[in-house]
Amino acid sequence: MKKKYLDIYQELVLLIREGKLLAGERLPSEHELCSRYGTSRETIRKALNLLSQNGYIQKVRGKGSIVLDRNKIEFPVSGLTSFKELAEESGQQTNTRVVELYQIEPNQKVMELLQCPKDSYVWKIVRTREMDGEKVILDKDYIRGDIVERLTKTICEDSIYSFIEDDLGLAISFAKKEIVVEPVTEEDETHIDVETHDQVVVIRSFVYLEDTTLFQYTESRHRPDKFRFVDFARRSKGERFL
Amino acid sequence: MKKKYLDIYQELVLLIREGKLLAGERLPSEHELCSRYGTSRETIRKALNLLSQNGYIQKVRGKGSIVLDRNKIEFPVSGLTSFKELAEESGQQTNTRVVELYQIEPNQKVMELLQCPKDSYVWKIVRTREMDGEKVILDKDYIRGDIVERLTKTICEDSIYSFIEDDLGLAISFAKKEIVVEPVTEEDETHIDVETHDQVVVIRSFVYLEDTTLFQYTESRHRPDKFRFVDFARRSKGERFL
DNA sequence: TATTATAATTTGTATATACATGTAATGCAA
DNA sequence: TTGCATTACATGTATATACAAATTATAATA
Repeated sequence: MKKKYLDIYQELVLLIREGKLLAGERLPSEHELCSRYGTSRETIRKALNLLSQNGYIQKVRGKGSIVLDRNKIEFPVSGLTSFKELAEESGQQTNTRVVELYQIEPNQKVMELLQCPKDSYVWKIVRTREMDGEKVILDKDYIRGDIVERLTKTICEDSIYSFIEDDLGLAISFAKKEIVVEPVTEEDETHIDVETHDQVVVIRSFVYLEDTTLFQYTESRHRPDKFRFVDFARRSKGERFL
Repeated sequence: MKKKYLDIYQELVLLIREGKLLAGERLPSEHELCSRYGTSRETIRKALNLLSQNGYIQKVRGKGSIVLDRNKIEFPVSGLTSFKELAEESGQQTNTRVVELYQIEPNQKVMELLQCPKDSYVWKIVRTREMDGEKVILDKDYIRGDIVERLTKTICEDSIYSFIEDDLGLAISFAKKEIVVEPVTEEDETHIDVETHDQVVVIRSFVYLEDTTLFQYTESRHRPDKFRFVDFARRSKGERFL
């Protein structure tokens, strides 16, 4: 199917990112966009709502849609962007090294966490991430083997996400994340250049597919001085009354 | 105006939070909900999309809407929830102490940051947050004086947000946040029970009103062992192709 | 001129309809 | 019973219309 509203959204995103629509300016009115794209107003509104949710514009009733300044404070890393996608965006020199890659036995703590069938297995992947020659991130991934059957070192060095989505055709849908600070472990010291730091920032993620099956648990351990989390958040409509 | 979809959304949220709709179960179909609430399908879909965005349900094409398990991993703090709202939700014993509250001179670094008119002033509020008898958070707020003219110690001890929204009638719309880890400053040591910690988690927030004016800058400094950030994130539709 | 009232513009909400597409149930045939 | 095609049902997309509500522009009035 076409999905006009997605096309329009992406076209407008490009206009903003390329600076052809500047921050503070007003987008053409919905009516104007209708005739320009030859679509109905609801379709335009779907595109504009996406822009709004992702922090590109602010809609103001009676006035119009105002382009926001995305560059002032760098940008969202939120969502489910992977390390690789993120690195590419920021243009940093990065490197991924696969430390471990094997299937772990059933009946372990992680198996329960991932709600696996009893006879299946789980992939354990341990990777270090280098930025500017320093090992600053330790990623420990646990992926359900009954969902992802084949997994190679090369795939892990590239991007697991793009393999899962593009090659396997699985749709990653949402994740629950937790960010905390914890003392460094022996494992951290072995794989990360912790220097004098005695704590690391830990991001624990539970990643779900479209059919709500949990298929991955990830622990991403960052050296604190290299950690940065940027987020764009809207005050949600209904929640504030509860 | 009525805003039926908001009513329906909040009613369904209650059903889920009270356990009358259990995780894994399916919501009634959109068609069913239409006749039950006596509305059109688009209105139902607006309510369901809100549920989806806030992590209550997962919509699966051809099947229906599945209730997600919000309790397994505690819950979002994301968005713009304030310290007070958050504390009340988690049921923790908390206390807010106002350390400083005054108007700062123009032509300071913060004035530029807040893009103030030259002749106006800015409120500076410094507060400590106690949890279970320990001072673990230091909040430094800077608020534009030309937008919020009156501000008292009592208001700051309560909730600035509810004062701004409920009393002043201003609509807080969105925020850009950054989370980093930084060394403890003298100011931190003075106001926080840092104990042996030599670093703090810093959340810098830029808060905007509906008309896109930046009106507040906040630096929230947390003792690392008491810091926790929980987030629910959907893989956004358009972004992954860029 | 300055103020006020009115009209035009713009976004928000609600409804109705049509068709596409994915999933589940049904029934028929081998 | 099994396998396959059909049908029914569910959500996704697109269109059209109507009215509400906020803002801005215009016109009328003092």
